[in-house]
Amino acid sequence: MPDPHSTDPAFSGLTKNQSLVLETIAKARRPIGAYEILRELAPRGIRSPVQIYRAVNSLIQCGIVHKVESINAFVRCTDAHPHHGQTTILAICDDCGTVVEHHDETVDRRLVAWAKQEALEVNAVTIELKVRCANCSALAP
Amino acid sequence: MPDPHSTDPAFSGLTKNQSLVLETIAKARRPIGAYEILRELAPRGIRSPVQIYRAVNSLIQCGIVHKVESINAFVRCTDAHPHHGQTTILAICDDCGTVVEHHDETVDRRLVAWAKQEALEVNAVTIELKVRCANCSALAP
DNA sequence: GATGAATTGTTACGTTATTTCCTAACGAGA
DNA sequence: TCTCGTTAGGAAATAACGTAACAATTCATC
Ligand SMILES: [Zn+2]
Ligand SMILES: [Zn+2]
Ligand SMILES: [Zn+2]
Ligand SMILES: [Zn+2]
Repeated sequence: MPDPHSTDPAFSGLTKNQSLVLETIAKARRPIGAYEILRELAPRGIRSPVQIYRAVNSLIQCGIVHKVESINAFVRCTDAHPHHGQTTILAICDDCGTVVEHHDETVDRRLVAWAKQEALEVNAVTIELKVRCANCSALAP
Repeated sequence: MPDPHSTDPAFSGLTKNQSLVLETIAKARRPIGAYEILRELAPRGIRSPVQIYRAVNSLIQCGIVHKVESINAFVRCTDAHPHHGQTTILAICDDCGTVVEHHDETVDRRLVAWAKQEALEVNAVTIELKVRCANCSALAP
């Protein structure tokens, strides 16, 4: 597994399919679904969903890509530096799809504290905001 | 649209399909998928996915039901009282599916504050924890 | 070259969600 | 009464999401 934040933007450790998928996700500049990635990469020889999901899951594990659960799509991580176990907060514009990434230690602490109090062992945390971005608000008020 | 917390547990304002779907979700006592609801209700005359999704969406709007985005399933709201614009925090056990519901004003405030700072108009907030519940941890340590 | 691990490819399937088009029922108001 | 808008419901098709199972390939290493 390659280090996502080592050799930006090459990620030379990635396999062929992982590179193709990452490239497609990055180029989209908004969340993109698995089958849209598939369509995009069909001309380059990718034929089946499994290939997409395998690559995407690797990229997510690396932290290079995030899954947007509320819309079942994937987005390139826009963070300059790696997340050290912090929860990624994603705000997705309902209108244009723009994603803004954020972290908040206080939020993390409070969620972890509550989980501990309830004796819950946390495996993953998802925080997502469906929003209208400033741009879209300005365009159509 | 009926008031979800008025006449527990009848929700007499619900339509027939909404009642059927709510009943099925409630009976499941863990998140249940749309098609499982459909299978459950087929004998009672429900034939198509749309009918489930329409009902479920109404119930979500009422606040009677929550969608668990991270597993694409629906769960009965277990809160005694209505949420007043508070974000529902859901913890879902990966092993047994048990859901615990929670609210945290501090978390809400911080998210809203950040959104405001970024000029984002918030439409919805999703906070979900994938966990191992105390029960499951005890059973298989 | 032989061995084994990782990656890739293919088929097939199951699940989740939306779209489209249509009908029925009901109340408001001309 | 007769349109008109609104809401709910129904059916069919299709798109989109996701995984299981197994075969083929590549590649490092012995
Ligand atoms: Zn990130
Ligand atoms: Zn926008
Ligand atoms: Zn609730
Ligand atoms: Zn459990």
